[in-house]
Amino acid sequence: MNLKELSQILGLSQTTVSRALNGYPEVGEATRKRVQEAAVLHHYRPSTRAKGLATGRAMAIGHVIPVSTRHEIVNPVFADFIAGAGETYAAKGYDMILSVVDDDREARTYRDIAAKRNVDGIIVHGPELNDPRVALLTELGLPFVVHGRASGVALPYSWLDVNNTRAFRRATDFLLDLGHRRIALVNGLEEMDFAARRRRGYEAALVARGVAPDPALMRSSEMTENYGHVAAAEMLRLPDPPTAFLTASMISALGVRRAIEDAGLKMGRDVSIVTHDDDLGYLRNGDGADPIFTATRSSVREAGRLAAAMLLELVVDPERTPRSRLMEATLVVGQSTGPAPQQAQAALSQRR
Amino acid sequence: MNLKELSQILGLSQTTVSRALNGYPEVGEATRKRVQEAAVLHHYRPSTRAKGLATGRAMAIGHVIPVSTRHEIVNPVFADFIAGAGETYAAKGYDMILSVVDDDREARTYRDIAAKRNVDGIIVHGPELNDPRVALLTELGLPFVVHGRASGVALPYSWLDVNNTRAFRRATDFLLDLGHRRIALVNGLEEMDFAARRRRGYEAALVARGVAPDPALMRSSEMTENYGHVAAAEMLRLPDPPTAFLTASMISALGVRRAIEDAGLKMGRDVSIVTHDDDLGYLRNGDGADPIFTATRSSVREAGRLAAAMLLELVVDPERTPRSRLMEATLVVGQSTGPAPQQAQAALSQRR
DNA sequence: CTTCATTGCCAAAGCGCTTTGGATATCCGC
DNA sequence: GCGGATATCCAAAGCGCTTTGGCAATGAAG
Repeated sequence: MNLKELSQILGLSQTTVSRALNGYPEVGEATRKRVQEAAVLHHYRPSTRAKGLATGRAMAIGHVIPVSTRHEIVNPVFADFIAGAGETYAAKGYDMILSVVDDDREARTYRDIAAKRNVDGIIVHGPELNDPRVALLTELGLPFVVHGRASGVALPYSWLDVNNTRAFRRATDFLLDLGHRRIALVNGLEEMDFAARRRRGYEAALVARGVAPDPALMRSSEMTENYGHVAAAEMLRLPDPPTAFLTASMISALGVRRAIEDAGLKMGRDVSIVTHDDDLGYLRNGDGADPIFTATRSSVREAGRLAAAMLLELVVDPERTPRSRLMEATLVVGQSTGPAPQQAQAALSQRR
Repeated sequence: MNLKELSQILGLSQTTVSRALNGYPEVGEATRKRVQEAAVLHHYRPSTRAKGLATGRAMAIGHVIPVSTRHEIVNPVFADFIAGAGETYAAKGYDMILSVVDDDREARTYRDIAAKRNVDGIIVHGPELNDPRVALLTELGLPFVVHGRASGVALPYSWLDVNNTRAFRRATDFLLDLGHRRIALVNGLEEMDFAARRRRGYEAALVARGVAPDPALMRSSEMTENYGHVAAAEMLRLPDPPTAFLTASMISALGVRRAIEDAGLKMGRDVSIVTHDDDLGYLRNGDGADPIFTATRSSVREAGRLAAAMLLELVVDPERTPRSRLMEATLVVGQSTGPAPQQAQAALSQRR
């Protein structure tokens, strides 16, 4: 069923039918109603391709997911982010086009996407420090929003990010307040902008309290369960082991917890953990009041919704100046943190 | 840069340029080369929309991800499956269009997709028992491949699935061989076809050995960490607790392990776990030789690659009869299983 | 009873590509 | 030197939609 057929059935011109369906004022209300009913009856939906050709709008947004052996495995946060973005797109009638791309061919992919003109805008995932994609996309003139930021990039661009620095600074402060001084950072890959920022927040908090950051207590890698386990196990074997861990994701936190228990210690009593929690659907940090992990929490699904909405605004009005949005993470206290053991003992001995 | 401009630059007709680029024989080799070079030089890529309109092919595949409050949260396996499928699409020049859809509007969504004609085929995710989508898509005449199967559907259709029944039967047999008799099943949602099959495999193995399945040892829910924890914790408090757990995913296995340790027991010695392992990128079951969990393993990423390839064959040749592919899971032995405690004791006493 | 907006509708052009159905030029054997 | 392949290239139609520019008919105003 296409426009031509539908208009023949109705005994109207294609013009009128098209206008009736698209809400233009120059068709009579009676006719409009008749047209709309016929459209529903015959399951008429305009062809995206033809509509796109005629209007110059693709009504689709592209997401380019970098994937390589080097890093950025298929990150579980993508699933939630995309689910959030998908909600926004669905509400506004946009499609979402996903490209999983080997990241050494990423530049070419963006060029191709721009030339093929099958998306109206792009969400950039996983920005790195000095990420070249910002300049590339600006040059290509394709509207885009970065999920995260690209430190070191001078050009103005639109982004939506969590305040990672502040979140990790607060988390570190929280541990310091509990008396911890040996605080380990089990970070994500520090080429990634978000991980670099988290480290900065962590270090700033330590320095502000006069605690020297110890390179032996900092790791950076892909955020897997196994990585958390290995990293924590190694650090716990140090002569002066950490009494607290700051981890970059729930998954690596699970690994850290396992290492703590393997060492015969108890999480929350002997060793504390604060993790970042993206509030993923399938990996909830406990249900409700008493979370398993003390965490800096920020919903990545909500981030997806908002980033998509920002991008659609940009698509509708390309003259608009770049927009940005900084989401704050909330620090929720769970069962994984407690006073530093030394301090607990000191408190005990004071009472005696 | 479009065809018209490019052909003007070259002093050729659009026809010739189009044919040269698409490999038709009726253009001279010299001209073809000249055209190809100019295309590269000017970054020419044909507009997907226009090409699609002219050819009637969208060069895109749709993935409809059901998402609702009821069930099927944004499942982490989607990310890996889609990454695999994306590889195939990229290699063949197809785009991937994702629709996240509230599942009470799913039928409507499929109808819309068919009417909008912006995909050449669809991958169906998360089939349930008697899934109505098979009939709907068959009626719509849209090529599709189901990831999984839909028990109870009589129509022929194309699918790719893991042999879940066999995998869980083997896993159960393995535990029975180790002397376990109280074997719990921490299953996924049993409306889902894969979960129903797993249960059947589990029950069949028990019955074949004369062990009566005990409803108190079977749970079914969304496969989260928390669910695994709660379910296992409850069962371990039973008067006659299980000595082994069969879980449906790595994530719920992590929860089960936590419950075991919370109870002061040791995994692999006091209580065994066998889990299904989708071989997800960010949740590896140990690196290399000695996996954490004994598991039935099958790569969902590979499934994505294969399902996509099957669908593309179907798209190219719609007359082709439905194809299917059953992948076998391998049973890998890790640190999470050991002989049933009673039997271990019996063995010890025999030695004395 | 004209005149002139206004309302309601339509024919046709155009979006960027593929493809049909020639047209022209070249080359072959006889 | 001629008919007929053969090799190259082209003009124009068509894919399904939107949108420009008109055209009748209607009703209000003069």
